[in-house]
Amino acid sequence: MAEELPHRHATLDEVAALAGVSRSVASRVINNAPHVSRAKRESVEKAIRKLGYVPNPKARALATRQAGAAALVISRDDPEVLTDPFFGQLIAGVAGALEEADLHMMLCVAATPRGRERVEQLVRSRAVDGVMLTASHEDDPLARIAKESPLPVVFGGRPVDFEPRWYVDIDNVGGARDATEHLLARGRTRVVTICGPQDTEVARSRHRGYREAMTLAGLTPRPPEVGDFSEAAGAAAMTRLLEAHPDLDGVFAANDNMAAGALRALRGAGRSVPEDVSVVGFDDLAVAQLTDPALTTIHQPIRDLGREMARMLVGVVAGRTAGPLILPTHLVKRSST
Amino acid sequence: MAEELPHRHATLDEVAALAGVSRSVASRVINNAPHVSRAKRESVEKAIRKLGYVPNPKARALATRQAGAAALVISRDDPEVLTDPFFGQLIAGVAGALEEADLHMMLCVAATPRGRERVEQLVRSRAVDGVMLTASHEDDPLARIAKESPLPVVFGGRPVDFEPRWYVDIDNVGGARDATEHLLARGRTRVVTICGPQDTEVARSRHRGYREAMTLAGLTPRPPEVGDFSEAAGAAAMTRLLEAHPDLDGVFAANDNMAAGALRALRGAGRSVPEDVSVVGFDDLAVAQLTDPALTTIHQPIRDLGREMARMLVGVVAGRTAGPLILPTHLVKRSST
DNA sequence: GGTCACAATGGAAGGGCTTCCAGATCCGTT
DNA sequence: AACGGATCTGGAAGCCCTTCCATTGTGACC
Repeated sequence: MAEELPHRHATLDEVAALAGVSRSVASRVINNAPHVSRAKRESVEKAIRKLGYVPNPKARALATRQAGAAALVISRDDPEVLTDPFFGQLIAGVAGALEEADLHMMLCVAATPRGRERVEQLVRSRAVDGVMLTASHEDDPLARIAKESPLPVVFGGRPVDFEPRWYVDIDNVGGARDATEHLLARGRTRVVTICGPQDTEVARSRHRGYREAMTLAGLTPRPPEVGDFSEAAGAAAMTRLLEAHPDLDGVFAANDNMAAGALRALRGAGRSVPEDVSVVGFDDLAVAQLTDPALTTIHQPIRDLGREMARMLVGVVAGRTAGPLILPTHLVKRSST
Repeated sequence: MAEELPHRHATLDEVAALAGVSRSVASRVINNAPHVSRAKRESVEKAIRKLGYVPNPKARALATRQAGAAALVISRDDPEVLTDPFFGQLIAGVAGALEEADLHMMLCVAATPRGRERVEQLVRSRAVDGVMLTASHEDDPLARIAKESPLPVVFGGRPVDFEPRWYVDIDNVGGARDATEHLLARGRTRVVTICGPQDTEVARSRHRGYREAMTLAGLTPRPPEVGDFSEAAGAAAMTRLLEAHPDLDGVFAANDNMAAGALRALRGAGRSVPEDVSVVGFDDLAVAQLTDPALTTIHQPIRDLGREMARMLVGVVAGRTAGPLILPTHLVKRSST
């Protein structure tokens, strides 16, 4: 019974006709709905096979008002973001969870004005059942649209300027606290930090974690130096810190790139790591394994982040309630501490 | 005239009613079609604004038989593939080109049987206007389905077992030839190669490029050693090559990972690079800049690959004809030659 | 044997849009 | 003033499915 793929699609009507039933019955068979006798069910199934019938998802979407798809929106001006392996892992997580729910994934890169407009259109036209919004920055117009839309929107990472109804985030505060406490546990007491840009929630949270750990240990947090998350900025910040605190013996950098820069600057200043100074990063990017010495850092479960975002969205779409979800991080001990 | 986003969507009928025209006219205005008087056009536009009307893409798709979307299918058993920065760049290229054509991107990861089934469903149900198929391996069932489908399918990379109607590929032969000729140009004459698995077109082509360059220079290509594209395999292959050809002075490895392994094996054998032996890789992955010495390699324009795949698909969907496209590579000179 | 509850069935009404087509309008020509 | 032609216009027929509802059929139970 090897069927050709017919160029013209069979319709449900044709299936029903061939099976000698009404379209309603055929539809019920397709959707595995009750109220179909065993005999008719089989006869419809046979007709489906014979005609190579595949339901038309557009017609179905129109009738059910469900798109059968969710959008993953990457909202960032820089089209290069995707090069970051972060997104590969995030996408992998999202893909897996959407597959479980049998939803398709629409991937939207909102890097240009045109791209952002398209996303807005997508949301307003309800071409998808829900949206996962990530990499959103402060004053992101998409965040506003998403916030106002009746469509379920799950945020990846808590936005800096409001608390969305649904979001999944990494435990930045806890991770930073762990990192700092790790430094303290190794006997470091003059611990400083290199922060990220203060208009990002990530940077703020990680800074908060540092302060909490210091205060908890009865130490006074030292004023941070700020960088833009780049290696160069990390090196520059480290240099400034060495001037301000020549006695420092521990550094918590808000991400691995800056930590790598800090290592470079420390070496340049003649301090040896981890003998004189211990350094901890955050993110556990590939670079963390390639620095010399290899970087102790906070690993974040990016793939889980994607998975949980998708699961949360699926839940909300299905009418289940859900609250924010914060995923735990863990420290990866390498040679820089 | 700040409109609320109404929870219930306005329909074209309502727009038409408000504007005092028929639905046909309203539709023509939406689609920028001719045969609408200036007055009615404006009145419809006003109604659209007033109602905050956004066309329902599902209804439109049903009526036009166009999905307004293309699928990028990543067909690989390993769900980890996405972690490879390769895909980030590919996706970025595809996203940009689809945006130009105002098509949405459906991203399908066909890593599990379930995933593959979903892709098949997608293709057969014509839920998208076309497909870009990448990372497809030999005997990939999806490749077969794609081949038989009436839907336009653009392959990323030429499959090993047949020549698809539409595909975009990197010039693997030319790149490998350039790599080998670069070695020869630097005075190396006893040049060997480390191949990839011979069931991939990439590996075959790169091996062919090596042989062509050797033959063209009047030299006899030496029998290759084969690895699975991993660093460890590269090191092992290099060790075997050193035994078989103790006099070798140049190595072309079919990818950077294996080249990195080769460098390690060479150092282990006491040969210095590039003094005793020159090494060239292929891919220009991040690792190429991190090896010691930094690796001379063939850069491939992955983002362009994505862009051109999408453009080709858009063209085919629009009814334009197109043939295969081979993108040029270029050699990046570093310290290993 | 008569009721009742419930399963099975098919007709019909949508869901919201595009597009064909026939008829109405308008213009410039002769 | 009549006419050919192009330009508008709206009615209606799709596109293909889901789902409500009224109708019919079935078995259980008293």
